[in-house]
Amino acid sequence: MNSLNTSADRRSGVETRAAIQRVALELFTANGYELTSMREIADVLGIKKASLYYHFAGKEDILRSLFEQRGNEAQELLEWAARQPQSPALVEAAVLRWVDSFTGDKLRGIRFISANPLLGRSDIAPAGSRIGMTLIAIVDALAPLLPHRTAPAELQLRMALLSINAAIDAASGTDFTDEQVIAAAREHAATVLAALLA
Amino acid sequence: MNSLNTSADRRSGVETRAAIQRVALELFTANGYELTSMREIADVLGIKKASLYYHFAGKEDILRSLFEQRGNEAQELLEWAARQPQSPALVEAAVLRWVDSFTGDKLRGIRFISANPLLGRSDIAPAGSRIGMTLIAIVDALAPLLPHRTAPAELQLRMALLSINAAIDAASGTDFTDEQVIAAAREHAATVLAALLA
DNA sequence: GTCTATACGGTGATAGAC
DNA sequence: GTCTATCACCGTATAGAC
Repeated sequence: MNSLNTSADRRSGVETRAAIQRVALELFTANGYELTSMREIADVLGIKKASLYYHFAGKEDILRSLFEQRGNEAQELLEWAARQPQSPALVEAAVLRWVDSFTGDKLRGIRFISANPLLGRSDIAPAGSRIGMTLIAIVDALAPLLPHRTAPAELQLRMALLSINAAIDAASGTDFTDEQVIAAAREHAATVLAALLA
Repeated sequence: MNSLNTSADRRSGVETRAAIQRVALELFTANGYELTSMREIADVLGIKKASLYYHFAGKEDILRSLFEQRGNEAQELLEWAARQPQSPALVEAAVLRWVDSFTGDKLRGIRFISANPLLGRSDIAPAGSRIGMTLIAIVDALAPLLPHRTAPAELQLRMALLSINAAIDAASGTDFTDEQVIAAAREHAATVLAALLA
């Protein structure tokens, strides 16, 4: 694909580990975790696959490291929300804060999850970063603040929280820039929430 | 999982083929296409994996048959839209029609695609059912009718069209019923479009 | 139509030289 | 740290009896 590897790049210890993670994330996102072989990752890096096992215990270990390296934005959001006055307006603020927390380079993480949705439910992912679990915790915290707490409303709240994911899915295969995707996600979340809080 | 297989079910020729498709769709959706082996499919059906090759040329052939068996709702929508008066109101009508076209048992297809997003882009899928392609065609037909045809608006239109997909993703891992998911998708699409057409 | 038996390839992973 | 060589395993797929 693009320049994951520069011409003659000798890497030092920790750099190699990071390089492996970069390449793996890229390939896992483009072709899927299962279809990406250790050999492919090594090839892109210009090394032999056995060398990967010096840096990681195995393929699953690389995957795990990718999950662990992404900050736990869910926990941060929950702690922040707990400190705010508990009003319906907090719902909108929290959701927008959540959307914004996946801005910029964090987008790569969402793209990865979007391409490998079943991995999020697997037991490989650390408890904290299981998609389902984090969403449930956030919804549990915010749903009580909704004017009418109904099942449909709760589902819509979940959809609002997943605005970035939805925007990325909608933009997949197109030429939209990251900035446009983020802008669309923000606006999308805002309109959905406006209707929800009305 | 649930009763894909009934106690002593002797199946006749064509029924077996359909049964294989049913089981494959179920397993592909639950565990992913790559992780589902021919042996698993056979096991659920209570037959040996070699027998599968009497009905299908191979695993990819099963997959292809699943893509082919879903009707081409995109083509139908495009033809319908072409016959309607070309006004901004058509955008909303078309999107809602699109969402409704995946109601009921068609939901299984969306769940399958949601669980295996990369398959939609693969060259295994028939040209007609490649997610990206069909969405592009529909957006191309509807975007000119938008009051302000901007890049963000086009992205939001794509998101509105993907309301069912988003609703399913949002409901994954929860106890929401199909009816609730569909209702949420409908309402979601309506609010997004209202904002878009304002 | 379904079975048993088997071929064949690619995968993740390890051992050990350098 | 990276290499070569090798392993066991499991996947898809085929051959041929019944």
